[in-house]
Amino acid sequence: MEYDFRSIEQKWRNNWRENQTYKVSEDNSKKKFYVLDMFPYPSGAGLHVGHPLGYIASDIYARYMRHQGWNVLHPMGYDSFGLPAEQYAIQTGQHPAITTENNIARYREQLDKMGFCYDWNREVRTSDPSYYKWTQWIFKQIFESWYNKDTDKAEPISSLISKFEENGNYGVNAAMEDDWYTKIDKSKFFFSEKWEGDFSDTDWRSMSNEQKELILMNYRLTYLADSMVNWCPALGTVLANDEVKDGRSERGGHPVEQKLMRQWSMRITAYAQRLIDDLEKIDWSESIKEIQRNWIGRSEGASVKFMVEGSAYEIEVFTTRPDTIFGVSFLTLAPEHELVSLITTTECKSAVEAYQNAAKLKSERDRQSDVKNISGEFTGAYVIHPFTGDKVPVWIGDYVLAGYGTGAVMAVPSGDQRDFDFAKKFNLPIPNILENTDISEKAEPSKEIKLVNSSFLNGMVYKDAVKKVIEELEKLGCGKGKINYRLRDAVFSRQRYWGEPIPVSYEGEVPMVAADSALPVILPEVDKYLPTEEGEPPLARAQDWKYDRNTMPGWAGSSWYFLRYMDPQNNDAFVSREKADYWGQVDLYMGGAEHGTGHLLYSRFWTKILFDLGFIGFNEPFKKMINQGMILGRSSFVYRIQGTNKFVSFDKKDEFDTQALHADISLVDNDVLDTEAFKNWLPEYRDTEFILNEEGKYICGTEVEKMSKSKYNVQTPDELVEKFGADTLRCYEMFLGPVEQSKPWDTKGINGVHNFLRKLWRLYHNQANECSVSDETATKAELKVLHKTIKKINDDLNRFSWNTVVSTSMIAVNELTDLKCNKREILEPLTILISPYAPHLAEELWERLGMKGSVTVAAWPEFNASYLEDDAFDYPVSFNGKTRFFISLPTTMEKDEIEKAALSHEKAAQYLDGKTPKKVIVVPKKIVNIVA
RNA sequence: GCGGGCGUGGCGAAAUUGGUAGACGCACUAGACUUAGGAUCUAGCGCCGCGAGGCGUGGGGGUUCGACUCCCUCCGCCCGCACCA
Repeated sequence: MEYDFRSIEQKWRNNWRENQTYKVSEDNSKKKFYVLDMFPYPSGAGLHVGHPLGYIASDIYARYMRHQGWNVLHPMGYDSFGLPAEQYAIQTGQHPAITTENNIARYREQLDKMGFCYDWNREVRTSDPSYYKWTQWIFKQIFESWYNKDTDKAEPISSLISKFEENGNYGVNAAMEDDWYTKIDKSKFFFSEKWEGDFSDTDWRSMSNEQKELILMNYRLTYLADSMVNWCPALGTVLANDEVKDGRSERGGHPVEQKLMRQWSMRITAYAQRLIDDLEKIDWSESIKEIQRNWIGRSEGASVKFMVEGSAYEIEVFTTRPDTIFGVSFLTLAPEHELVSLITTTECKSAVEAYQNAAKLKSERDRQSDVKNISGEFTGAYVIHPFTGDKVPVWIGDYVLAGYGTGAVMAVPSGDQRDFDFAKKFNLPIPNILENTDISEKAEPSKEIKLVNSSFLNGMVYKDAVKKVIEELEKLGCGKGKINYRLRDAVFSRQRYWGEPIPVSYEGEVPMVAADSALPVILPEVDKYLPTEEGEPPLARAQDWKYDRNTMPGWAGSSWYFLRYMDPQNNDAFVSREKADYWGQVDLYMGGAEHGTGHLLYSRFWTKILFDLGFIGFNEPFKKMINQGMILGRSSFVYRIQGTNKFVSFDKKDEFDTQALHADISLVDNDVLDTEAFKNWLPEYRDTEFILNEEGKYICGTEVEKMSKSKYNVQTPDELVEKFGADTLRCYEMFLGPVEQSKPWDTKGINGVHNFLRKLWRLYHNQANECSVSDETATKAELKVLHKTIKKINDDLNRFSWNTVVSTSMIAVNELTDLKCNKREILEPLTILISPYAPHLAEELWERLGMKGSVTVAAWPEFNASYLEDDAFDYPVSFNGKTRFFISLPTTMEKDEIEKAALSHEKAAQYLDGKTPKKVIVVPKKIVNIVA
């Protein structure tokens, strides 16, 4: 009888469930630690071996911290609203709630098999009404807030209304929609008795309710507005910027087009600066911080207004190089820019409209791939240069993006390559404003060159010129310093069924948010999950539906779920302030880096709002994050000889003209194909013939690819758990390499890890499989193994290096086997040390040793350095009485051996003084330190 | 183009503060054992060389007594962003 993982794991799973071993509660006498995994979307395919990688690592860490005496919150749940369940519903008519329920059951089964120590009492599901009630409630709070730029935080809308009642909006410094499509310059729109300018409107108090609401809509942190959105016709919904990759939808890869639609948006732009600044406060990888910084895209510069000649219109541009303003030779507007139709002269009208239409027809993707093709059209209009008074022609061109800055640029061909190319193509002037610089071939963007032909900026370089020119622009009132962000407000409406209803009804144009008592607004039943014939979203099919017909995006529920785990059953609040204060930030967040611009940004955003409004006491959700790498599949290939049903082994395939086809990896063992199983796999292969190699085997070719059903390379954890046990799988996944790294899945090494666990088992059991632990006192050598292991495992876990933790355990077990050590004194602590990777096994052994109580509350063994005292690894080597270098040697070496080793460094020492040292003195480091 | 990361045996990798490079595991080789197991045990396993010895962490250079580690440069790979004004 050997290590019987099946019965051990079964037994402990039941034990944990019956005893609620992993249930946690708030306990003020203990320090808290919050370990969280990104919760999964329960897809129909179930878990593959890539999913658990991060779960295993965080589970190990959670156990470790629990052993160390921390009160550890380690929950799991499901991000259960989403597209696949809805698409499945459209195809089959099955309600997405049922699909989701089934998938969750499957996930749960798989997760349980792997022995995770989650507190399932705290499970959350975003699609559960008791959960999305609070998603809707948070939406309400955001709706009832505005962003005060003076206090630099969100405040309840009531504080804004008091300001309005007092002074109107004069002097109100709020974050507002910065969207040129609407073309309302809100900085000039005032309703106040104190305002004496031209645009004064009526007094706040005398306005109708509807008027008030429409004004407030411009201030709310979530607002309804006509915005240019990514419309995906194939999916029938709008998408947020982060859901679009290369002009196609991230899910499904369907084309996406730009469309003006009335939509809910979240004013994330108000938080742009804080989202950048607070990255400094969190322990995330540099790469993911950088992804967020790029996405927010802060750039410093100036906005400059150009008056259109002979009209009252003015064109505002954003530039990062206001210092080059004397090099402007034309302006370019995005073809969609609203002013285009208003300023274009009659002679140019038809050409400009043709260009606009052509641009409209181009998809975002075509436009991007057409980058090298310079195109544009003259509008016939001119603007006046604010300093020189020169006439500057206004062009349109699709190299100017509608969605960035103001959708208009001042073109400086001498300094910007795109402007240069445009000028060359259309024969526009290229004035040189750079001292001693040849710009006949290309633009020169350097900031170090002195300016010439630039009036009051002559002789200055960028750094000084920018300050000066902004000063002058402000004096003239036609420009100012400005920080521009690439980040856009986040579109919040989705024309879909399987999501949270937006708890808003309408009275005319005015949105009325539902009362708290009306929450949750339950997702209604519909006859079909498709849009109506009129193109209305699926919710329009619901009977007597009086709310908004859109639903919330997938990221709504996932932006705050980590808070709900703290207080999952609370019916009076999304989380009580007390519990939120106790558990606080997530101390360790484990998940994929692919959410860099989505979930991770939106959760930070919502956390900051909830912090500003005083619901929670921290403004960053995830203190430390580790991004596990993707586990790639290792596909197997068979080689069919063209036009036949003969398949040739990989090592002989070059003798034939072959076609590579995927073979299911379950038919392949160590790259050898089970030919009989292959014949029975798919009907088309029934009559296959094989050309085998010399050894009579059919060898498959391999390739590393993303795991996918169509490539037949998906490895489910279930099969491996069945074959080797959960502990082996867990250890093996950790042993594959650094958790952050992407790596191909390869089961070749799994035996080694399995054997390690068997070896551990044998330390406790004799050949008859009887527990055979002795109470003899451990020897010094044995204690040394133990304490070296404790130290190393502590160190490795504290630097989140799970793979070396497993290695260290293997070394320890090897050494104890060599010492034939089965002393209780050693094995008990060793068991706890190894338990993070082999929980079931450790606990089984623990019980067989007759220990009382639960392992999860047992203390992690203390490291005792005294056992390593004479095991000083670093010996300084002295020549001529001077310490020259250190060598690391094991203490088991005799003194003359050490000297011999040191002497081998003589050559190195020769470089020091040019001569061979006479004497080598070797002393332990510690003594040297004391002398010094 | 910009930004981030990486490059070590046949393979996955380790080396934590600049100090014995390749721990641990896989694969492989030879042997032992056996109630034949996906078992265990012993020995070997970076490259060249019979050997002494020499070489070796992508290439080249530098700092240092000493470099996988720090600096410069080139090459290669991965990831993110990209007509962002």
